[in-house]
Amino acid sequence: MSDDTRQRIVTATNELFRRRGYHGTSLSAIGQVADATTGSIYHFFPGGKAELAEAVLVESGAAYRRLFELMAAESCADPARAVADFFAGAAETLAEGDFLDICPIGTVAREVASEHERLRNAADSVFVDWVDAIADLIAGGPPAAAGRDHRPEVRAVATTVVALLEGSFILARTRRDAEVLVLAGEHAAALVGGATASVTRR
Amino acid sequence: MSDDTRQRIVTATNELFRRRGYHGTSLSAIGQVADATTGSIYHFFPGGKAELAEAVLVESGAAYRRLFELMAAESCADPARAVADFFAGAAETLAEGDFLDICPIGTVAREVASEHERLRNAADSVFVDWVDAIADLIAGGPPAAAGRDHRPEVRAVATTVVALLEGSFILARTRRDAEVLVLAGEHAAALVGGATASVTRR
DNA sequence: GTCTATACCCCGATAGAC
DNA sequence: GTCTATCGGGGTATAGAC
Repeated sequence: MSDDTRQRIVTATNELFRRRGYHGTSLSAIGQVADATTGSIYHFFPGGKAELAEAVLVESGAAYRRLFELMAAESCADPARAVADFFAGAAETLAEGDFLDICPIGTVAREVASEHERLRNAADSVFVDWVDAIADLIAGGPPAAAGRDHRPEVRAVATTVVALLEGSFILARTRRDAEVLVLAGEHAAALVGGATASVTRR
Repeated sequence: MSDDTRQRIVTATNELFRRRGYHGTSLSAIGQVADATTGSIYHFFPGGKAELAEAVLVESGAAYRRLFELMAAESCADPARAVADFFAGAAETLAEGDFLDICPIGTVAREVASEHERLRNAADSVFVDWVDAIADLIAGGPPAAAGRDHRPEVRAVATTVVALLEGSFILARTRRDAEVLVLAGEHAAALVGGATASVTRR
C-alpha cells in the first residue's frame, strides 16, 4: 500500500521531531523508524527534508486541534476548565513518555523560523489555527460572519494560552517535572475565565 | 589576549544559538564569526561542542538574570510593572533584530534535553535561577533563611512567567510580530499582580 | 513504488608544527 | 595559544535497475 508508506514516513518524522528537532533528525533515522528507504521518502516528498517537515507541521497541527476540540466538547460550557484539562492531559502524556516528547511544531518553529520561510509560514498557520480554536471556545462559537475576528482581547488571551503551552513544554521537559504544565494550565484557565466573563457581560 | 578569544567564542556561539539552535550551529561557523580557529576552540573547550554549549548556557543565563534585576530595580516597588516592562523590552529587541534572535537557553533546551544530560541540567539551573529572581521580586526580597523557598503559589506564578516568556518568543518570531510578546507581558503582569497582593495580604 | 549504490559535502574531532 | 591539515563518519540528495 503506497499511501500507507507515506503515512508511516510522516508519523515517524513527527515522532523524531518531537524529541530531537529538525536539525537533529536525519533522513536515515526517519527511514529506519518508518521502515522506508531513501527512495520512498523522495518519491513522496521530492522537495526533500523541508517538504516533508512542512507536511508534518500541517498534519500534526490539524491533529492537535482536533484533539483540543474533542476535549473541549467534553467540558461543555466551561472554557476555563477545558483549557486546564488540556494542559493536564499534556502533562500526563509528557510524563508517560519519560519527558521525551513535546510539541513538534514549537520545536521546529524555534529552530528554522529564520532559515526556511515556508516552514515558518506553516508553523505560523498552525498557531493561528489553534488561537482560533481557543478564541471560539471563549466566545462560545465562531465569529458571526466568515472572515471576521473575535474581539482583540479574546484573541490576545487565546494567543497567550498557546504561548504558555509551548513555553511550559520547554520547562517541564527540562526539569523533568510535569507539574509545571499543570500549574500553568491553572493560570491559563484563570485568564480564560476572566475573558469569558467579559464576553458574557458584553 | 587569550581570555579575549575565549569570550569571542562564547559570544559568537551565543549569537548563533539564538537564531539557529544547537544542531544548526557548526563549529566552523562559530570559528568564522568569532574569528578563531578550530584549534583555539578546542584549546578553551576540550570537551568540544557540548562543553562550549554548557558555558554559553551558564554565562548567558546569568547575564539575562542581571538584566532582569536591573530593570526590576527601575520600576521599584511594582513587580507587575517590572515584568510587563521586561516583556516589552524583549519585544523591542526582537523587532530590532528582524525577529532573528530569541533566547538561546530555551532553544537549546528544547533541542537537546533528551540527548545531553549535562546540557539539560545546565538549562534547568538557569530556569530555576530566573524563577528565583522573579519570586524574590514578587515577595519583596529573598526568603528569610538561605535554602528556604518562597511560598509555592509565588513560585508557581514565577515559573509560569518564565514559561510564558519562552513560549511568546516562539510565537512572536514565527509570526514576525512583537505584539504577542507585549500582550503576553500584560497577562504575566496580571498574574504577578495577583500574587503580589496575596503576599502583602498575608 | 521500492530498492541499492553512490556522489558530494560538511560535520566534529584530532595531530602536530610553530 | 594559534595555526593547517586531515581523519572518519554521517548528512542530503540523486541515479538508475527492478
